[in-house]
Amino acid sequence: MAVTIIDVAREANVSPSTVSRVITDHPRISVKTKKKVREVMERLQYYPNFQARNLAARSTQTIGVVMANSATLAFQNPFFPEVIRGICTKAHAGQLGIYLSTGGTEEEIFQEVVAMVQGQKVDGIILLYSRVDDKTLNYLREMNFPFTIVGRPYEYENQIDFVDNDNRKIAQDVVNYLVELGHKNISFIGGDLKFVVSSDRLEGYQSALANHELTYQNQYFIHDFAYEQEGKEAIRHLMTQENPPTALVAHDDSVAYEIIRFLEELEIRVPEDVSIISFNNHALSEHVKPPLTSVDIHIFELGIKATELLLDRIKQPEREAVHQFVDTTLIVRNSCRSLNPREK
Amino acid sequence: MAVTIIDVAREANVSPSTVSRVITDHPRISVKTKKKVREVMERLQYYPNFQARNLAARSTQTIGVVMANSATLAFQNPFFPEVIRGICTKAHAGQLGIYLSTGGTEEEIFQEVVAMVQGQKVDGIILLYSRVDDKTLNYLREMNFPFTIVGRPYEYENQIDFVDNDNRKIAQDVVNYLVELGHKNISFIGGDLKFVVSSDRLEGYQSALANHELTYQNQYFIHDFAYEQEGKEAIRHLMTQENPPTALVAHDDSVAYEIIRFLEELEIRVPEDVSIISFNNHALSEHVKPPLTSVDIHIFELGIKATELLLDRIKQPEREAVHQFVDTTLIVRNSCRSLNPREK
DNA sequence: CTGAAAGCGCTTACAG
DNA sequence: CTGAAAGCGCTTACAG
Repeated sequence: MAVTIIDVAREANVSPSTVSRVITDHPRISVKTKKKVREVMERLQYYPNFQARNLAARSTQTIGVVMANSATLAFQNPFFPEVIRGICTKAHAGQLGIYLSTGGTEEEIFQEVVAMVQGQKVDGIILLYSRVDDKTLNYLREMNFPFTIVGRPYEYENQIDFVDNDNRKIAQDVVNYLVELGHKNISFIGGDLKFVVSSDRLEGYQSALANHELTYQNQYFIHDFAYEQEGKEAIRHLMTQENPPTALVAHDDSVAYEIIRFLEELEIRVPEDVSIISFNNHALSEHVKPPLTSVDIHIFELGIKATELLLDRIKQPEREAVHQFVDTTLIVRNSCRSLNPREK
Repeated sequence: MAVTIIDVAREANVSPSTVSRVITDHPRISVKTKKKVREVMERLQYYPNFQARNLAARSTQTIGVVMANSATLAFQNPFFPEVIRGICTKAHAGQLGIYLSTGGTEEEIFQEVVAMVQGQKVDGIILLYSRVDDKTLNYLREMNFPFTIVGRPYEYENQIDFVDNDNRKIAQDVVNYLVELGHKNISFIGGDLKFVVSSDRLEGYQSALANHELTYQNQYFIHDFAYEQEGKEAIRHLMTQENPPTALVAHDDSVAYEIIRFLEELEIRVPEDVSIISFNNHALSEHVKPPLTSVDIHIFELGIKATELLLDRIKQPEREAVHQFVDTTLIVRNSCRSLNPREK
């Protein structure tokens, strides 16, 4: 019913092969023939059938994008839309489609990825997270299927393409910044340590403390911060101990917003009573009160670079693994206070 | 190289037709044969080739999702990720894939949609916006291709499937709420009137004013609110006129955040000096200062319902057009103040 | 209940 | 520079 390559060929008095070659702008077709065929294509409103084309050519012209938990929490976090925006931008430039994973659980996502790979739905995959012992990651690696991670892989670092921020370093920078402001009792409110980004930042925090000869104390560390009641209790506990921290490092801006709210209920003021600094610099961090000091991790660029890496890998399946680190910027706003007397 | 239906057939001593029928769980294949074939599929790690399957079956098992401007602004707005989350959830339940548009300009998006339709990349399309005289929309309608809009279409309303909030009504509700609080000078900071959502909300605002016998005044209306310098100037102008409004209705929470910031610079306090109310209830509206009173429009559900409508339409191309309105909830926080003396 | 055959709409060596 | 033919990996009337 739709117009096919055969219709065009008949109408233009050439063979289907020739039409096919005109579509791909094959150099050995005469300009005259190309012109004639293109006119017919235009006139008949011909568009090549995507599936037939890819089946014959053994490619798909689409890349798969896999989130940790698309259907549940992922999109609450501004990180994902922003990386995807980067991916879309680059993909669009290369005429590639984006196929989005939709699974809700780890197992569902794994099954979807297997279907993408085995069913040849996509030419390559971008993983938007990096987790310890990830079945999906291991599968892709074992299949030797083209893929890139946004984040540092837990194992086999030098066999895998990835882009990331230098999370250990930026956590150090953040601690250094607080130390310069005169803080010594610095707490860390971390994320789920199954994610490499969380453990990297924790490591950076710890090593920065060591550099400043501040000892790491377990009671200053909240691991896998929970929202709602549980998180509130953790913050209360943290702030009412004998020697409470004067500064908090939160692993994500939305965690920082929540903490500020809990602190408020405890009548602890930011930054007067406690400073807070965080990572990821969400769009709204300039609008909350107080405006949040945060590390901008250039999420859009992570998406762009990840796509570039993947396209390279698809073209050259055997090239060496490539790692790229994307720069970050500390955005100083008003959530941290100096304890140095001379600056007060 | 990958294992095909032929390999499975040979190994199971049946014909490819039979394997194919086992894949689709055809009722007329004996249980015994099914069992045997499934064992072989399992053993050989067979997965049907997605493209070949769809080419032969003339379907795609994927739906296209089209944003207004994916590569630029769309993802800044929490609306899109949240609808997409709804769409993914529903699509996943039906084993469908999601194909995301990536175009940056209106024309690019149009071309992408034409390629999706003509190239038979998708079985149906969800449009995440509704705009006046939209080329893409008109094309889909003329092609009689299955599609659904999130938003009310500008024309041909009863020929098109869509889901929406009742934007005229919720704008009225918001004005009624302010009037109950004693406000009479109510300003409206609207969006781009090319989008139907913006003009619907403006209409609701106007008719509510009329109901309360308040006259609509042009100097209370800011059309197509701009961020940055231009928006700031507009707000300054609005608030320094002879008879400034005591309440502002903003067409989106992120606009409200921005306005609050401008007001601050003008040393106008919210809600003491002016009240502000808004639509869409973004996740962060409870965290800004003051916490924002906003209408929750149940974005996730818009996504779910839109997908349901589309799946129905794909199954029954000739059924009557269906419209669904998704409920909304006014979330009262602290950005509006009562002017009624008795409540003060 | 199962198989042989045609077909989905392209691409691509091969040949000239 | 162009065409005939085989093939990509499936599905689905048709026949038995």
